[in-house]
Amino acid sequence: MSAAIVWFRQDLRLADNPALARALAGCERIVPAYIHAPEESGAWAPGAASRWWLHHSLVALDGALRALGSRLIVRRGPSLETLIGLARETGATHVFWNRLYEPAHRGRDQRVETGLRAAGVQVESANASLLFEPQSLLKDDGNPYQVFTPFWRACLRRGWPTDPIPAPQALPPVPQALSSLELEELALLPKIPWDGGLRATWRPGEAGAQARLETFLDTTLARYAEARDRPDRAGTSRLSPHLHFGEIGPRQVAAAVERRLALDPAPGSRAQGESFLRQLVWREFAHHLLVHFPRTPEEPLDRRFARFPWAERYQDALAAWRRGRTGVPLVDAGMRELWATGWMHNRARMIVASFLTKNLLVPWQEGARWFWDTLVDADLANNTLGWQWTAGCGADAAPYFRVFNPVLQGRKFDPRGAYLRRHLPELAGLPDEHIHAPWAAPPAVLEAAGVRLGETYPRPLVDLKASRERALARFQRIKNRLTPSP
DNA sequence: TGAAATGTTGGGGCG
DNA sequence: ACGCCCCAACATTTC
Repeated sequence: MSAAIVWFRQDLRLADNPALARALAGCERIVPAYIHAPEESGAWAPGAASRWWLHHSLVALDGALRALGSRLIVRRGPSLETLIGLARETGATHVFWNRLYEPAHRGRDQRVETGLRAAGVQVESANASLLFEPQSLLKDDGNPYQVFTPFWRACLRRGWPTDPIPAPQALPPVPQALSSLELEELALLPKIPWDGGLRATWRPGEAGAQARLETFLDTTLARYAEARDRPDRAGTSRLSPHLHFGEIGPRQVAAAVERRLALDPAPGSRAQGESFLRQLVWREFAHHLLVHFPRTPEEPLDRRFARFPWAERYQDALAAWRRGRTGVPLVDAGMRELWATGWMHNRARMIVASFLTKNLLVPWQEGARWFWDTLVDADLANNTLGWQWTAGCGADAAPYFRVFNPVLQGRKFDPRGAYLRRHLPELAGLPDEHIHAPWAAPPAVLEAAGVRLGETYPRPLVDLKASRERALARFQRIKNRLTPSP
């Protein structure tokens, strides 16, 4: 009677979980395990918001396992030694897992695989978190795609993987005697209770992910293409943290969208669905790029940017940005949404990132690190792609001269200022036409709204026009430096 | 998945 | 009626 360990990591679900399915198909006894070893993630161990999510997601996974007659065994320590120990305790002959794509995890998993084999344990890994394996989706010349549109077309040509694996109906029990830590012992939850906003916003776990997907399909998909750019509306899927922790997989999401489109013959619904699937493929693109360019979390893909003249002293500006005190309302609203909920609308992410790297000239790595600590959906591939894209140094990046103007972006995508008022109560009394640029409002308007610049709300840290021109001039320097003179 | 500067066009006011 | 100018609206170019 054979036993298998299913090693859960960022695949915290029972449905469409190929490692679990393979274990069930081949072995009679199953030991679901989670091993806490943050030091094995190197510099990119989960941040505080991610740890909050992880705790609740593991609680949910344990509950789902118990409902099927099993439970989650939680251990702490080096993964290899812990797995070998667990195999000895349980008589497991196999370990199954779903692959990870972060550089530190790939190296670690390789060493674990070698070590387990040497210890006489069989290993099998599977793909749960991507639509396509990175090595299987390359250009005709064998090199990775670095431009999104051809990558997207290649995905369309290949077609979405079909038929996600159903969740098991029952699981074999885990021996009573097998010891497990309490999840609280991992100390993932914050010591001071700053997580009220997260709690009010999110429902971590597989059931929460499925509920979110259903809500999205029912209420949001039909107008996704237009509404997704509006931070004042609930126009996005909000699936990102669920996808990051693998509470739902991209195959399930794509299949559910396709099913919904097949049921909805309304003209234009295909375009709406495609607009959303494009975003899912951006996630895919980011993961493939991280596999092919594993140093990009730290270093610009475009080597010219290694010598970019960032600001020499930027600690004060960075601190103001982090706390949502830059004096530019759309930037501050985004940063405060992040702090309060662990999430930020994607358009706001682009705008705050553009402001940090271009208007304030702070290195993109500083912004990436803050996002890493504060986002519940912090994902090394997506975070790296997003920051390098905005800074202009990544794959298929925004051209360096593309500087977002937070005032114009606000008037376009938050015309009534609803997003600003939600996150900046001190500006809520300003009329729509002045709320995006309070520094330009007539004194009487400020007075009437109870806004005193420099007291109740900061004056802007930089002048938008002047700082934009300064950024363009600096980008010109690195551009010139590498362009051979005529 | 920009913004600003510059160029072009065409309607209307006016002599 | 006609040419001229102004300038908003739109298009193109440049950063």
